Amino acid sequence: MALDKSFEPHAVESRWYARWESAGWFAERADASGSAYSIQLPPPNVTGTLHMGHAFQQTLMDSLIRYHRMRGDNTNWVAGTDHAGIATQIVVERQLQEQGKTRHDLGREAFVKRVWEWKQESGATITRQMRRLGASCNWGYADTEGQNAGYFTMDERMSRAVVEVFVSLFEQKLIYRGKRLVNWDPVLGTAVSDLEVDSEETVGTMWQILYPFPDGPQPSTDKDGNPVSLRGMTIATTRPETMLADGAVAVHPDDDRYRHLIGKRVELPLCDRTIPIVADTMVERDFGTGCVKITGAHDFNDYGAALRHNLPLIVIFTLDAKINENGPKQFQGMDRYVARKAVLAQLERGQFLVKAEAHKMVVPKSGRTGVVVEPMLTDQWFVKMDGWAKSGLDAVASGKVKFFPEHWSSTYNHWLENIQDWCISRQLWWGHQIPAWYDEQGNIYVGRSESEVIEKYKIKSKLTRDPDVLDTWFSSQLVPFSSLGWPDKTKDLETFLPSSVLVTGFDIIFFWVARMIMASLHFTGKVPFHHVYINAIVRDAEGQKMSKSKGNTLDPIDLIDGIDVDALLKKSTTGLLKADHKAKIEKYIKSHFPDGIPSFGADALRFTFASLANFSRTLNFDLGRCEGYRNFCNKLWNATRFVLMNTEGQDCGADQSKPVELSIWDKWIISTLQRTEAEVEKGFAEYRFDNVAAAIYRFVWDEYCDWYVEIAKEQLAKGNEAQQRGTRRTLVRVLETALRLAHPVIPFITEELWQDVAPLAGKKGETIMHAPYPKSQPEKIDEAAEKEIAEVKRHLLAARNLKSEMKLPTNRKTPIIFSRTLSTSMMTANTALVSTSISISSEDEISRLNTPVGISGDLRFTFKVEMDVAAERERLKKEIARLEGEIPKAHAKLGNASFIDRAPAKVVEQERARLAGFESTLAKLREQLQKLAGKND
RNA sequence: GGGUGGUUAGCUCAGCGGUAGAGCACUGCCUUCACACGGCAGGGGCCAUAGGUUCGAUCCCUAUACCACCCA
Repeated sequence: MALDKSFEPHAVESRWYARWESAGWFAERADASGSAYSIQLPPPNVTGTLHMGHAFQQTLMDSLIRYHRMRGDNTNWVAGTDHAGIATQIVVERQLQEQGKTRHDLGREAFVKRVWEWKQESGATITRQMRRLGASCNWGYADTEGQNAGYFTMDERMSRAVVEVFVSLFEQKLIYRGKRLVNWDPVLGTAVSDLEVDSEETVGTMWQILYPFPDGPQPSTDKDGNPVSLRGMTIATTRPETMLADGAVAVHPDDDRYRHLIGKRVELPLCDRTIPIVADTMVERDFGTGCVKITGAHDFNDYGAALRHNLPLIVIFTLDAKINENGPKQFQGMDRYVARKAVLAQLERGQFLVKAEAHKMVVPKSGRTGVVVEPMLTDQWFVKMDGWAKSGLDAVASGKVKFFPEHWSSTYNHWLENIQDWCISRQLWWGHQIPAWYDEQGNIYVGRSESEVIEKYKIKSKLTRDPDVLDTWFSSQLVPFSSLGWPDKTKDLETFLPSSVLVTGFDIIFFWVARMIMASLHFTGKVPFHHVYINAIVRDAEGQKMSKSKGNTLDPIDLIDGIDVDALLKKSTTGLLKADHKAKIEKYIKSHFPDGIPSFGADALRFTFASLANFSRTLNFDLGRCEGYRNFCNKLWNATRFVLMNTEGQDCGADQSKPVELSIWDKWIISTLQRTEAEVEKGFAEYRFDNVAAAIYRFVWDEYCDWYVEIAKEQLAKGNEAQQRGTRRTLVRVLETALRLAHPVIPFITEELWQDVAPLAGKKGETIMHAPYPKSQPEKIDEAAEKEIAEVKRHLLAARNLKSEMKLPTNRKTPIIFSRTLSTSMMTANTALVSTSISISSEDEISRLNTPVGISGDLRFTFKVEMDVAAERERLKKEIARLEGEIPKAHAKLGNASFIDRAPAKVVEQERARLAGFESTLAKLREQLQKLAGKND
């Protein structure tokens, strides 16, 4: 088959993916031969579309899976999607909003039904996009929904595990229900966990408010100990509206200004009551006035203090953050920020407001809605974390779970060492409803179903199910074992748990990684995975975070398919939350992508990701790199084209009885291939995908294409039959191996090319996917050949360099004269790359010629052309100057007695050889310059 | 405030005790029969700063500065 002149990815990609998938080649092996190698895909949200972070981590996972599959392992890349409670509920609520409805108009049952419909329709988008990337997920595995998208965290099978876990944790008293202060999102109307709250630094106001003494001014001292008279206690707060719920004011027990006042009461302005002054060491004496209010029900720090001092917890907010009936009548029904203004105005009027100053502070915002989170005293379900945390810490400390890069384990440890109980209930409709029921007296019953509860507890009265659902992460944490069939004791649990490696972002180490480790240990006694590879965060080329409002996001599909600038503009500016971003985005796109994005193809995108996957925390995605690797794919394509042109239908040495002669160059490329294979293996073992990519790139381009293919042309043209056979065999076999070597990273192009190349190399097989992965064979490493070729390359580089310096066309071959006879390998290379004809002459004769002389080691050479004397003088002077700089450095080093004594003999010897080389070359160069001295230009 | 990572060529990053590297960008020459998504050659760096260890430091140690992120 004749290949196109350049690589056009599209046809190749769609054809091969469909073939791989329909052939069932992604599946695990039923016969379970080979050791198990499995990866759990971090299940993307059903609401999601593929972004650069996904594409990056999925490229790495797919490379690992393909690598291990080719090595003969029983691979299972378990995939699925996550029901993503809040995110999904928001998506469907927005759709309702467009129709002017809310979820309450539908009612819970109809709403949930609607979400399911949406999921069936749109939920597989991301899995379709993953296919474009070439991800060889085991789609049919655990595919209960029949969409070839793996499991769904709310499908029947996964839900069963969730209920089982909840019930058993409850029975083990590791889940409890209680009234606690939690982070409350007043817009969503639900509790959220600590992890879902982001702290944002803003400049707010610190107000000082006077709480007067009921019995008149009291004596005190100021900071410097001077006597003063106090009208009351002046507290400092950033949230004046919460004073309506104050239970006390607090001072530090050792604060001389206030110590004598502890135990007295003060009047709470605007409210018809007094509150006590208490002593608590949590108060910072130097901060503000050294006196704070205690609002137990609306502040996390105060909550602890209120419990310590037995203060009443007064709730003054409704669940949508309005003042409730516990607040003074005049403020009731006001939103918290409206109330703040009203309270301040009232305080001002009553002359209670002492001071207001700008104050840098941190505001907690809901990660989902961005609204300021309100600490709210509500009934919630919690998981006890202390015991789990210990087991999680042990798993990493003992090395059962290893982080790559290793330093992430400190982040993990730090969180687990300071963990709080996990609030798992959410006041939403979309999610796993908590399997708990209440009787009419409010007693709680937990069970697998209502009927189980009725039977077990012999309930007579009417039961009501807890309306809350579970935090999405509660089900996600079970994925490593629930996806394998738990709670049944399945064979897959034995085979694929623990999985081999988890590839994920650092942002979910707490949300997910840690919890999976703890939950797996608890329920299966096994860690969920052996390795955790924390991938870098993908940024734009300038290191900026990718965000839709900046317009610097890239869609992986656009990189694969290409997109023109108009379509890109349109796409980036539709559906914006803020219209004023539009101009900024347009500007960014017009300056960064004036011509849109060219189509690079999936392989080039994947190779780019791999080559950028070092151990640093961020990955700056550079289109230039992507273009470079597209070029690499084209190079590989054309090298194959060349090989096919020269081998198809010809004797490639398949017939063992015919003689085959391998040259030093043949042996060298085979040897170099072994080294590359070893490098690639090391790279995969260390998760250094950048090294894997670099090794492949260098081998294919720098060694095979730049040297071997050029030499092969010469060998094919001039060699005898056995030599030609040897060359063809080497060309084909090395290429075939290189294709297999590169397949895990660039699957499409390698499959396409392998189909043509493999038969010539005597390989059979339907797909490269199942061809064995190349393994370095040390016996094929030929150090003598490597050494010889390294020297030949040095000589040739010198010759080419001289040619270029002489301004001879570097591409045109020029007759050359060498000072001594040459090795065959040198002759071949020189004819292939530099010269039309080669003659051998003595050094003296060369020197007598009126031409620039090149020196490489002990070899001198010159081109048979007219010389430009002035240019040659310049060239020699420049080279002499370089050596004159190097020589004193080497002398100094060798003149240092300690260096000679202490440095390893090898290093000293090397340094001596270097110096000797410099000196002899310098002498020759000077001699040349000398000869030119008398000559006119 | 606590922690983690970073600072190497114009850009993005490797390297890591013993002659500073890659890709992209740049300069010159070249449409040659695999590839102009190409070939050949070249220019470009006091490896953040200051100390220390060492025969020798970009690399190890200690400070400092700056950048980024995480936690409170």
